[in-house]
Amino acid sequence: MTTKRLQPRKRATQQRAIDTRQRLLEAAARVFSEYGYAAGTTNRIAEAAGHSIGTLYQYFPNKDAILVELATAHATSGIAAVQRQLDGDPLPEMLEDRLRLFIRAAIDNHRGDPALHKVLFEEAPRPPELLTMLHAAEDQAIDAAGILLGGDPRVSVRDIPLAARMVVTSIESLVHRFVTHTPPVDLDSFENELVAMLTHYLTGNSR
Amino acid sequence: MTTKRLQPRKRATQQRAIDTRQRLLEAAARVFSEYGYAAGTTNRIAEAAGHSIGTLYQYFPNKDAILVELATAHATSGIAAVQRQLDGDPLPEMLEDRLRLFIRAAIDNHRGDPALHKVLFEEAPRPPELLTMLHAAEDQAIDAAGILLGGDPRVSVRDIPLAARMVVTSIESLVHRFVTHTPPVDLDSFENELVAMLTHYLTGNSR
DNA sequence: GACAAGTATGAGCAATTGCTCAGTTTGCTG
DNA sequence: CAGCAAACTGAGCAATTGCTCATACTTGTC
Repeated sequence: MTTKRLQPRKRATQQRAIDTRQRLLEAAARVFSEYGYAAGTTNRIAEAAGHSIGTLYQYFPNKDAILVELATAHATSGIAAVQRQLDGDPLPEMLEDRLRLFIRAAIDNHRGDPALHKVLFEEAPRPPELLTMLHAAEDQAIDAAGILLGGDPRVSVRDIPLAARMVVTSIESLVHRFVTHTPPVDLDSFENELVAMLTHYLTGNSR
Repeated sequence: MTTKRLQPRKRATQQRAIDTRQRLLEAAARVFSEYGYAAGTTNRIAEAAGHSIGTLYQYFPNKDAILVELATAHATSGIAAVQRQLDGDPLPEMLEDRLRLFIRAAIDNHRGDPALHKVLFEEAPRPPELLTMLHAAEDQAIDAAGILLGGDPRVSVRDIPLAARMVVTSIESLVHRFVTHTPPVDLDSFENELVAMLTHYLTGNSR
């Protein structure tokens, strides 16, 4: 059985090495985004970074590790954006405005490089460790949403945990779909519409 | 330049050949579903079907053609399910019940083999011809939804085409997400919730 | 039974890929 | 400058993959 190396053989310490590592990561983002995962070969990534293939394997133990690092960075930035809203200024009064805050954060987090995002979260085979991390992040978001919804008297929906899951999943899925949609759609209109949809869902009392 | 064969070298005429082709397709579904696209090698597919690799290439010009045929079959069955609702018995009176009809059709169309669906529509590289077909199918669904929504006095949303896109995309995306979710979620509750969300979105008049 | 057309086989080719490692270059430190 | 570790190189190995083709078996027809 072939044991898979998990650690790079070198940790960059000098500034030159740190730069090299960074250039490799950026090149990987570009190559994955343009060629997809399978055709985004490590040789191509190294070439795009202006380095040899050997250098790439000094800093990344294998191809998957590069993908995991890119995906983790994206997820982390998403979590950070949401956390920033929760920690910072007091949340707006209106439920509608609160939803808009989170929806806008999600859109911003996708807008950077939709093609890369598509590769990272759809096409590429995600190693179990990464999947675990992503699920945990989602569950965390759902829990937080549940607390926010549960404490809001304007929320008239019955099953709060389910509603929290609906809201978080809707934002994630629809933002992903609309941002990666070709031809591009008007994201401002979409934002308004998604805010309206979730507001009506959460506060609507007909039935 | 290598020209890519587009037609299989033989069209099955005898019953035995038709069976073989069918067994290869079913094996491909199983293998793709279990191993994913990249690791779902043609040799593995042939082996799973109990045939030699040469036989596979008698009936399919290349690996992509197998994927396209599976994806097309899935999309076709989805379109057919919706069309059956539109052509058959008169649609229910209530907007809510109409939505439920389509949502249920979507869920049923995914329930068969979620893992395969994930491979076909997320992981695998989809050839342009297939993408074109899928986009056309979606646009067609959006148009149909637009007509249905436009003629309904209970629909209070302003931008009908945008609302139609929201509804169709929501059903597609969320059904996909919830059906492929691990651990499994209660699909009946989800169905109720999605019906409620879209109903409130379309008929809600606050703002 | 004989012939042809249809069907099935599978060893192996050509191409690609992830990755190694022996050797070279760079730049910090005394 | 000398010495040396860190950083970098890239030819090429081992493994895998999609696919071919010469050969052999099956089936229907007369």
